[in-house]
Amino acid sequence: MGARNGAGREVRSVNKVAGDDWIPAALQRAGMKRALKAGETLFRSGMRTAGLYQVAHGRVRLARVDRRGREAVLYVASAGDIIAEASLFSPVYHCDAIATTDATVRLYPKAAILAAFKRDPKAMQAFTAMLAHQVMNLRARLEQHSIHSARDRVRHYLNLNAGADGRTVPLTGTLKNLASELGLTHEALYRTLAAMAKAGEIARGKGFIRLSGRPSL
Amino acid sequence: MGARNGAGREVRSVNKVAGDDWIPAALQRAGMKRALKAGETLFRSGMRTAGLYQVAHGRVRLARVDRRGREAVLYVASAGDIIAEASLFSPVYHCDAIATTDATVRLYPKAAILAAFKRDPKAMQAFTAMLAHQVMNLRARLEQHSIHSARDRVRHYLNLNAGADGRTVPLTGTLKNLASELGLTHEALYRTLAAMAKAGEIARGKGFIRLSGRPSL
DNA sequence: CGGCGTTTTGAGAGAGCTCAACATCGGTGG
DNA sequence: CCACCGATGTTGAGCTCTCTCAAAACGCCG
Repeated sequence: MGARNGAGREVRSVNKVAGDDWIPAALQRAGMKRALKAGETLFRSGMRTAGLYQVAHGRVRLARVDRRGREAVLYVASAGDIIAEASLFSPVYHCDAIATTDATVRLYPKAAILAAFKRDPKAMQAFTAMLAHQVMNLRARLEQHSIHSARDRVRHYLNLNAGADGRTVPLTGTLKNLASELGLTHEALYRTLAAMAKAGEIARGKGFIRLSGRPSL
Repeated sequence: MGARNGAGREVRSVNKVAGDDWIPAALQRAGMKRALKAGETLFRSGMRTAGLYQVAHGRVRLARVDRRGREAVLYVASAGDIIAEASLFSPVYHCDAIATTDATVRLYPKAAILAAFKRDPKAMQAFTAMLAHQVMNLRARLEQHSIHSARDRVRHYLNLNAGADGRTVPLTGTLKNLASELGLTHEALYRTLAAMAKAGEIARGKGFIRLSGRPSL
């Protein structure tokens, strides 16, 4: 989990959908950076919504705390992730956001965003489209997690993420990263990949995996 | 997986976010029903997008087919679910939609929706807000699936879905349904609930579960 | 009452998790 | 240049936990 990367370099989650394309240029400049120490609170449930955040580096977890004081994690956001999208349409936050590691986030103020959307409907459309893609992507990942066999789960991932040639899958992060995205331990993933490679089902390369089944059969 | 429902009666997924509130009244009327036989195709990857669909009853699966002809399921939609939201912003579909059971869907034509959004920005905002909530909800479920212990996963679910009193969790569907949403077999869920009840952690009632831990501790 | 699906309990086996040790790679500093 | 260090990558062995298969009780509806 707490996977800081080797040299502090941050790698985007493998399946990240949110490009920054949806952010109107005017907003880019309105984004205000804020640094968080590990354990520091970004916002709490019930606080007035300031806007939505984008994690620049580090990890921020969204959680809800029940009355027994136990914390239920809703989501762990890492570099590139947008959190509190729904805050645009709500007066208060509905969960807590706490930095899990030292982190920096960029705040896009609600008022600025909504104003930009009003000025430029295209911007809102881009935002909506981005959300729609995220929904798709998240659904796919959820479906993935319902597959119990590690091998089938990896197959599912590879098939969905094959590049244009239908055979080559780029690996954008570390395998450990991929493992946690797939909901597997890294050991299980290593073993599965090794087995698939030995069986000739895949070929592994630096930064990619190639499906070796005949593509047109 | 293929959890068909008992008597053909359809139960909405427990965690369904999509109310119909986002649908402008004018659109409600524009919705065109279509009946599908089990196995029938609603749309295929590459087809021009007609609009988005809402499943009225039955099940429709979204899948992508790789070049080896194998199908990778992206999502299984059931009553109430909206599919192909992203089609609003794309000229062609990017996956196949096939009825898994006999089903009926309602088509909301793209042009009508976009027109409604242009006429009434509030409508688009409602749609966007709905998507944002779905993203939140899906992320939470994804997090849930990353918990390996059945008991902890159930706890997570109960904590997140506790009602206003923080203790009572309504059960909207069957337990079997809940099991598949949690990514557990129904047997595992039954056993886990039984164990938790025996341990005094929860009390079970008809249509609800009550967390029996002292709420303020 | 009889059929059907859900709910429940049992027993067994397999798969992934856990713990552990080691290899590898890239960056750092003496 | 090489030793060191931290993190990733890899492999091994045992164990727990869930899944699978099976069977039975319960509840609902015609």
